[in-house]
Amino acid sequence: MLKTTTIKKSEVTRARILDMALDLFRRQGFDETTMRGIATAAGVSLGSTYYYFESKEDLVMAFYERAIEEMAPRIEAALTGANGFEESLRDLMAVKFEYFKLNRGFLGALLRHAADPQNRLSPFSEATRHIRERDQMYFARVIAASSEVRVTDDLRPHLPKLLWLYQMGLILYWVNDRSAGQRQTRLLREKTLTLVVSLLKISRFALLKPLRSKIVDLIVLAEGGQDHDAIEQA
Amino acid sequence: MLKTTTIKKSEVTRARILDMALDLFRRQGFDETTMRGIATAAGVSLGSTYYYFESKEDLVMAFYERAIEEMAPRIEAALTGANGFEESLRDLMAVKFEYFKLNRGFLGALLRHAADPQNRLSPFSEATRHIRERDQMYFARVIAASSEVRVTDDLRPHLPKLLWLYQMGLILYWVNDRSAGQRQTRLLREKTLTLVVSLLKISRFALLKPLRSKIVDLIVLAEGGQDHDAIEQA
DNA sequence: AGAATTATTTGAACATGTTCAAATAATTCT
DNA sequence: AGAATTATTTGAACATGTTCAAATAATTCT
Repeated sequence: MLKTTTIKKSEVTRARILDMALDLFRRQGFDETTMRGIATAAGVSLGSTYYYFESKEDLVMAFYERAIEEMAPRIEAALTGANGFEESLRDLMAVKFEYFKLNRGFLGALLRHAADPQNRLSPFSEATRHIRERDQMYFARVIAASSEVRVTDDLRPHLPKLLWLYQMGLILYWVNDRSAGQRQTRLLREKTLTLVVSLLKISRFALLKPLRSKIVDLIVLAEGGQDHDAIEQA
Repeated sequence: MLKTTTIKKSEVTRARILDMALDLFRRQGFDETTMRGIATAAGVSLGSTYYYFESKEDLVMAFYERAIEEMAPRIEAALTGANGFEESLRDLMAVKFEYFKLNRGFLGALLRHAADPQNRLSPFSEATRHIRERDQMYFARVIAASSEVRVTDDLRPHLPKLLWLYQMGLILYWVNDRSAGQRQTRLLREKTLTLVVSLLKISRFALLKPLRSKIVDLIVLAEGGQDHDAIEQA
């Protein structure tokens, strides 16, 4: 019992630090929030903050982790509730936009590192691989469940990654979208979704076989580089 | 004469600081190079470094400026020497890869901010707008000079931006490409170039009109957001 | 229970980008 | 030329992320 109490206590402290950190990040932005400010808000010393979180970035990773946990049931509900490929895809992505709505500014502060796979916070980093792969599985499920949109065998294995990439593009556009209420992104989401579905539908046409093959080759080539890196690094 | 001497002296100092900075950036990386190290290498005080350059980032901006100046004549030569659309495009991009070859690691340190248009160093920032636009003009010239690849009126005005974006994608892939000698990027460059040219050629087909229209709409929408931002900011 | 070990907390110290007031050097004005 | 102004240089000081040794608290071992 003593043990559990202690573990609980430190977990409470950890959670308090994280909560305060996220609150400050949201309210005053990532850069404007100092580790000292977080420590003070959480009622601990600066050193304690570093005892629980390796770095400021680490607090963000914890936010990511929390986000995927909290979104999981909502995504399940969305996938269950939606009818057809397009709607499933739309609803799946809508969960993310909805969830991150309150953290949009803060999310933007993180995604500025998106183009740097070396940065832990990048959605393309090794550190976020498990999140990325978990997320791509949702897309795989949407594809697997669909009877209308059936793509050819050569393209199918790449589709989850491609759709995830498409989603990342939208999110990246969104966090940087300064139009009122992000209506620009709203429009883009709707229009690109239609286009993506159309493209997938026509991707089966025999006439497009040569083009499709070239594209698949490119995907393999581009991904190959990434995978190769990962293997080299490991 | 006194005036010119003085101006020269300060310009020499400025150049020395920049040279030392770039040298250190290349040799030990951007993050590993300190402003104090730069000052010492240049034989001035820390304060002087800040007298000439607003910030560490500013040194990078100066590198960009120098790069476009030095690449300009090489690009002219490439555009003059190349035959046809594909070759012009290939050679135009080759100048950049060739020029940045020695600075690849360092360039990577800058392009990690690529996804953040708020960051001055991002190729999408306000601060780099003039560089971006100047670069896009080269693409416009390639397009204008081509008689083989003629795209429809609706697409044409967007082509310089699109091709520039394509180039940025390749460069971004390149700086993060850890394959030996970046052969991965080498392959991607060749294969995507062929594909791009093919796509542009078939983009004229009447059958593809509806699809093309949708895509152009999307481009306008996505760009519209950017332009709107720029106007709001100004 | 008391010793040994492990977990947690603390604040000082460090590294580094940046700012700033003061000093010095150069230039311009009269 | 000498005063006034402007340009350049300097190093101390600051802010902030991070490290670290020492202190304290909790837990485990015997």
